[in-house]
This record gives sequence, structure tokens and C-alpha cells, in this order.
Amino acid sequence: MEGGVKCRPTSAGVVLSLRPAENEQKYYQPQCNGELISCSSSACSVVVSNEQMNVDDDSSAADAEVSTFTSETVNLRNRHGEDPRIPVERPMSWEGELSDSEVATIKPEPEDVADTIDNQNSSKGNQTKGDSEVPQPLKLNNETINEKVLDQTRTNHINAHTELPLLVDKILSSGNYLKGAGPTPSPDSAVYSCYSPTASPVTSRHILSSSSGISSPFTPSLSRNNSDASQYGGSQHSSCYSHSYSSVSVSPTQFSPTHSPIQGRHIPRPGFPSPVLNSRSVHDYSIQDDGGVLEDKFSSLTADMVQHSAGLASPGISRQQLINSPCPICGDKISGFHYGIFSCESCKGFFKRTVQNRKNYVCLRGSSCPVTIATRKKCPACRFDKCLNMGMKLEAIREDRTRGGRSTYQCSYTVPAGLVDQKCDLRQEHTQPTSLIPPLLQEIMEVEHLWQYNEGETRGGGRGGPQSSGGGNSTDLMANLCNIADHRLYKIVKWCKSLPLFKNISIDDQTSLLINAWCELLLFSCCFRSMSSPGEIRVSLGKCITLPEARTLGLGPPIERMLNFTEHLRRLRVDRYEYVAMKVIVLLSSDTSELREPEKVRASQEKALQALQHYTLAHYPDIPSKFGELLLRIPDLQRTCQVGKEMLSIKSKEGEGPSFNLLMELLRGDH
DNA sequence: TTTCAAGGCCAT
DNA sequence: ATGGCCTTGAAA
Repeated sequence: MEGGVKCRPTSAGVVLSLRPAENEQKYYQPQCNGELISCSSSACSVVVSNEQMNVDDDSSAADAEVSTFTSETVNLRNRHGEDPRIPVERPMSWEGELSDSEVATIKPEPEDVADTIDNQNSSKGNQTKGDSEVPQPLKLNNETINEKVLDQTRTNHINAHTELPLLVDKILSSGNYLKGAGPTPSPDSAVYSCYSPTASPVTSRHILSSSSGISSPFTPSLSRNNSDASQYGGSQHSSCYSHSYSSVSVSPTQFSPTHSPIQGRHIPRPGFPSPVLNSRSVHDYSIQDDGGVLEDKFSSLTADMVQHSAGLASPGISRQQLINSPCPICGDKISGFHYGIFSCESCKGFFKRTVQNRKNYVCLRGSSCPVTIATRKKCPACRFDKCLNMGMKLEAIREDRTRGGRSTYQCSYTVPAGLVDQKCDLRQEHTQPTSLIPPLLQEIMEVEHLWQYNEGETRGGGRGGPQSSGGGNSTDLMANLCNIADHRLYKIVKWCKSLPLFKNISIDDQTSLLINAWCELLLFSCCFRSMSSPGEIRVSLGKCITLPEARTLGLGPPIERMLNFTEHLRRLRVDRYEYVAMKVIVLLSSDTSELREPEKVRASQEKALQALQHYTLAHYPDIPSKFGELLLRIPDLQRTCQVGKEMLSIKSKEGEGPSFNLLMELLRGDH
């Protein structure tokens, strides 16, 4: 699959219309994996930061998450089609402060992104930063990691840290992909348009539509528009956003050609949309708690509960009640039904601008910023994410910008969380999912933060962090890789040691398991992180690689496999609980011959398997095969890892994994 | 004719 | 960039 890199014509991407062309309303249509991100193919996807090894998405490293943009990127977009109707736009907008690493790599003066939300604005003008991110020397078991050990890692094991994301990351950083930062970044998020500053978004979209050739394997058929036609006298609107985003936001199981949500909108109550299962799982919210707001989580949870309670929302709730309820995104007053949900005027406008202008915001704070009336301006990335989570439909944005008329995109409706909270008395129900989470899974989730990599930690030890590479020579690169890998390794070891199922396993076996699975774990987290960006692999926070880019770097096969694997994750709508459970299952693969007590490992893995099975059955009763399908992906993962290792042809003297001795030392640290 | 969900305009 | 208000136009 080509990923979201190029947009080729696809049957799914063709605008379907039963109406004469002149009257046709076109909606933005995601080609291949597309939408906002697909544009990145040519340029935008090169979201460059100097973060390394941030194999986990949600980012405890949020404050360090930065995306920058390259001027070449802008130029690339400039090469795209232009629309004379649209005035030349100012150059790409830039937001987002640079982290130390980026500054070190990109420009001389160091900055930090550790400002709190509250002082973001004040810090905009004055880039002076605190040293909250000043790294501390890594400590394990209260002892600073011995330089010797680190040297050993550097000299002997860096090759062993054949972490594809990292390597790709570094390759990107040291090559042409790493560019200077733009002007005045905002502390909240990085934003980059996905179309040429001189090109109309319409034009861009048409380009996408016309050039796309491969559709997502699980792309919902646009035949759903046929049902719209039945409702609207054949008026057809197609949308390209139904993919990428809807691959996440629309459950394939809900997307039945025989069941048009629009029917639900009109049949029970003309002009009144019916609830449809929506978007991203509640778990996306409920678990990403890095600075998240309980209110938001609760809103998401309740909203999701309503969605999962298919159909219980509409009956008994009048349109007026809905309009009188708070906007599900920011809590402001609802002004009407916009893009698939009842929302306020500002969120409507925000969503429209974001999609039409193909903005691609990146949160700098872990994608868990609160979105309220007061804070909605602070992080457009999280606001847009919430728009999608709450059910706004990308396909509701008209590609040709025609005005008036009734929309014919797939209408679905999510009851605003606040309304649910207040009027549907679903409190009891919304607590149910939590209670359905097996305790073991909850315990695993509790230590998940240890997995997350904080870039700032790599700055310690006086050895120079990865950010000091500055895209220098290969020696620098390797040195930095060592440093990063060291720290990443420590993180992983810490995570492993904290796993409830890991504690009753001997240190020797722990070491063997880690050596056996480290690559799969890292790739898995990288792919999981990339679920939200079809066609791209997020090799680190804010840094993506597309298949063509990978090919030019000689990394086509592994990246292609990763993309495929990620597509499967997306198709299966793997949520975070499933993800952490699978990581543990992968880690506890007892088929390594070195295990001294394989039965213990098997027993632990079985517990994890049971927990995952119970979870999937409880949370996705309509997809009884999900558990099995999840497990079926593990061989894929292992093969992907193999390919990555083979491709990179980097093997340590002692094998392909991290040093056994080093691991032993680390593992023994806390024992 | 009315409704209402699109896009547009423009002060901030 | 935001967000309130206006215009548009197909469906009801």
C-alpha cells in the first residue's frame, strides 16, 4: 500500500453524485489514507522535531512535543496546484515552541516548552524559559547510571538498539528532512497547512481526488451516499474525509451499506438525527490522562456510552433540549446542528476553517488539553481532535464550498456529553466500562506511563543529548543514537519491572524476554501511535515518515510493513487497553529457548490473554472475533521487526538485542 | 414559504 | 485565528 503519501484516484475517492455536475456539492474526500494528513505526502508529513525514541504517543513528553515546519515543505506545497480564486495566502502558519532538542538542532538559542497552559500566552512574546526540563542524570535504583555501562551500551549495543523508529528518526533529523524552525511558534501546538499557501484548498482537494489510486483496504464504501440520495432526492455529496479520519472515527461495523445513519436521522423524527456509534473509543480519552481534565474525560465517557448504547439517545430528547444543552466540544451555547453534531457557532467555524484550510495541528502537550470555552483557543489540535471525537464529520465540509441546501453526507448524531450527563441519567452506565476493565489490565495501564519516553531525560549525564547532533556526522549520529537508546532502554526496563505479571519471573527470564521482544514492543508502540495518521509512521512525536520518503531512505520494506500493520490496528480500532495488553502479551512470549521457567512465563501470558479477552468481549460484544484478530496481528509484528532488522543490517556482536549484560544490570537494579 | 445547515464576511 | 452574524439554497 502506498500509504497516505500520494493521493490516487480511487473509487472511494471519486465524488459520487446523482445530480448534474453544476449542482453537485462536493465534500472533501480523503484519498487513500488521507485527509489532512495525506497532504503530508508531499510535504506536510515531514513534521520535524528532534525528539527521539518517543515511542509512545501520548506523551508524558507532551511538553516536549513539538513539530516544526520546513521552508522546503512550504515550497513543496507551493508546487501544487493553485487556485486563482483564492488569494495568495501568507506563508505557512507556524505555531509551537521548540523544545531544547529542536533548538539545539535547528537553531542556536535554546528554548523550552515546559510552560504551563496558563503562562503560554505570556511566554509567547518572551521566549525565556525555565529549566523545568533540565534533565537529571538517569538513575536506576538510586544510583546514577555508571558511565561505564553507558559506554558499554554505546560501544557494544547501539547496534543492538536497532530501533527502526529511532533510526528513521535520526536519518530524518540528519538529512534534508530536518529544517529550520518557523517564526514564532506557539506553545500550544504546531500547525501546518496541508496545502500550498498559494493553492486553494479546493484545488488541493481536487488534486487529491484526481490523483488517488489506492483506497484504504477497509475504506467504507461511499455507497452510503446512495442512502443519502434516497433521502434527499438524489443529491449526492461525497467526502474524502471518510477515510483516514473515519477510519478511526467510524466503526466499520456501524457502516453498513444497508444501514444509513441518515435514516435514523429522519425516520424517527424528521429533521432529527439519530445517534450513531461514533468515532474513537472512549478509551482514547479515558486513558490518556497526561494533564487531561476529568470533565473532558467524563464528557467523552458519557458521550461514548451513549454511542455504545446505540440508539438510546434520541427518544425522549427534543431538538430544543439538545440546543439548550452545552456544546459537547467546549461547553458553549449550541447554535445548531453542524457537521454532524449539535455544537456552538465557534466550534462550527473552527472545524470548518481547520478542514477547509487543511490545517494540521499538533498538540505540544500530550493531546490531552482541556477544551472549554476558556481554553478552546489554546490548543487547536486538541480542539479539533475533540470535534472529531464528538462526532463532527469531515465529510460534511463541502469540497466545492457551495452554499445552501441540505447536506447529504452521512449524518449521525452524538448526544452531547453534557446533555447525557444532565438529562439521560446515564451516570450509572457510564461507569460500567471502567468496571468492565479487568483489574490486571488496569494495573498494566497504571504503569504505562513508565513506557513513555521523555526526551528531556536524554539531556542528562553530560554526554550530550540527541539534540546535540545538529545533523552532524555519522559519529555524532551514532553517539546520539547510543544516548537515546540508552535512555529508551532504561525506560523500557523500568516499565517491564513494574509490570504486575513480570514480578514473579526470574531476572534471568526477564532479561531473556526483554531481549526477545524489545523490537516488537517498540515497533508496536510506534504503529499504535501512528493509528491517527494514516499513510504515515510517526517515528517520534511530531515526526512522521511516509512510504515514498522511506523508500528514498532505503527503508521501504519495513515502513511498508509498519504501515500495513498500522492499518490493521486502525481497522480493528485497537484501543489503548488492548494496546497495553498486547504489549505485555508480546513481551511474555514464552517461546524463547533461553527461559529457565517457561511455565511461569506462560502462566503470566495466559493471565494477560485472559484479561484482554475479557476486555474485548465486554467492550466490543458486537465484535466477538476481535480478541482473535488482535492476536493474529502479533506474527505480523514479529515479521515486521525481522524485516526492519534485516533492512538495516545492523547487528550487534552479541546478537540483535540489547546487551544481555546491560539488561541484567538494569534489571537487577531494583532487586 | 419555512427550515436549517452549509459557506462567507468581517470586526476583533 | 477567532467567532458572531449574514447569505444561500435544497428539502420539507
